[in-house]
Amino acid sequence: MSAPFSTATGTDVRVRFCPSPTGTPHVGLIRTALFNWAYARHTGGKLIFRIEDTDAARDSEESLLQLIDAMRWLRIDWDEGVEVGGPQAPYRQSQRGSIYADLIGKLKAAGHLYESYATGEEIEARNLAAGRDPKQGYDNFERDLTEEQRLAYRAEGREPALRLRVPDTELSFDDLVRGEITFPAGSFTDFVVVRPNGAPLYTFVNPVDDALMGVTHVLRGEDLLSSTPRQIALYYALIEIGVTTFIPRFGHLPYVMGEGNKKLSKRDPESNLFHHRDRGFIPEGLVNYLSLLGWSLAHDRDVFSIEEMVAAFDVVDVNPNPARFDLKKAESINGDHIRMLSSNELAKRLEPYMGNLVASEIDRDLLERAAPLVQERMQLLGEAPTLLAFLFTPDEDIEFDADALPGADAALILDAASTAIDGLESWTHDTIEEVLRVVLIEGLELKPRTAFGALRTAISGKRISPPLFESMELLGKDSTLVRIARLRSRL
RNA sequence: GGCCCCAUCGUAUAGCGGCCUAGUACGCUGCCCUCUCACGGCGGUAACACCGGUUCGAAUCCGGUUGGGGUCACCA
Repeated sequence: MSAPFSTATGTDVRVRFCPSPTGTPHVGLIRTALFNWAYARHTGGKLIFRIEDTDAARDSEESLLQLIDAMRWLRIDWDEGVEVGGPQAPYRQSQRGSIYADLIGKLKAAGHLYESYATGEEIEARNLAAGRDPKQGYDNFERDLTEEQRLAYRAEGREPALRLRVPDTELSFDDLVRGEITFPAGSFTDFVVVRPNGAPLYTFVNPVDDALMGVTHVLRGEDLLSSTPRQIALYYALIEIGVTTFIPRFGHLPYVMGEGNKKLSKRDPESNLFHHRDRGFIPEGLVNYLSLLGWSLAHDRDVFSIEEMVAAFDVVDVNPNPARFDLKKAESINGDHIRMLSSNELAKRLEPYMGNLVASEIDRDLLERAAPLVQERMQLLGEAPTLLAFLFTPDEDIEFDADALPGADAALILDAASTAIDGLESWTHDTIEEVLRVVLIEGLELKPRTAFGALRTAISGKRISPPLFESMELLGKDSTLVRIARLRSRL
């Protein structure tokens, strides 16, 4: 059977992202959104954002909001769909009932759909009785039920589900990422598309909406690969009743794996997109990393902008094998992107992560001046509070970490430094460094590491801190002296 | 079990018959820079699952084996 697959290219491309709002956004799901978006933007086509909320028991409004939040955060925009509308509105399947009812009627009248009364147990029993594997599934035995048989079932109080009559031939399609795939005749059977209560299932509404919305390229997770022949079968039926004229091209994206050899599970915190945002991933970094899961820009570059990705992206370049989510690499790339931010921009992004450390206009100003000090010391914005807290803490509240406490000989260092600093006219990191080097390194012949280590503890309370002299400059002379005196009194 | 997909350093990938004694990045690691930590620079570590075949020549093409994954729902 030859299939009229879409030949759309360039601005005729129409892709879609159609999640079910169940639970918090998963990185694999978002990677799918990203690839669809990148393909649309690369080709100049359109991205449709549709919500598949046909499972009232599992769907939630909160999840929908989170999905939208995730898209906006990552700057994945869409041309038609929820919130923005479009010619095929509404874009939530829970609001498209009458559209489906109409099509169900037409498909049934044309003989593509038929009534099925069998329960799961009965189907399994049939397989067993016929000596087949009980897991083999439905064997299409109700295709030609007589009127009497139907009446008999109804007399038992049973209501029928509706199944699609699939072709008895093999079905092939040319997958955009995997190439030619053929399913032999008999490897897919008539499947339920409408529940006995009349509610259509995903297996029905997904291809139907794709057809109605003119989707030309279906880029989705590998888990849907096996259901593709059934969807193509539905397309044949839709084409025959005049709903559409073509079948979309399919591209099945590889899984995003977690540790070991299993899919990144929803239970795993690393699967949660917002977990990464909370820890301080920036959109540029996360998008960059996510795009590397199954795709690459060039053989020698893996840090790039979203614009560069869009310019280069094509689904046919996507790698078919599963990719492991490597947090270390993700963080490294995020760090690179943090370094590419302007310091003002960094300060702005840092603020939400500073908690109540930054509360006033003065604090904000200080944060802006401190941002360059930590820019190359972070992979995640969430690391900032630990690094910078001492700048926003009153002198008397600085606590000295045990592992940062200098030896008793530090008294000499602190006293000398205090005197030297006290006499300083000009307060910049250069003048501070100059005088301290003269007094401590040349004068007392101390090792820089020793001399400055004690001062580091005095002003930050820690063994590790942003650059010392810059920190002192930000703190101011008074505060610096107070902190040195405080540590001195502890020795 | 039937059907389908997948197979290059620990990880992500480059490679689409000769440029491969297999490149890059993360990780790990040595050195340098250095007031700590970073950043940066220079090195090191480590892979074509296996067996056949095609070919003058295979990581690349074909077949098989093995291993992994998915799917066979009135979930999506």
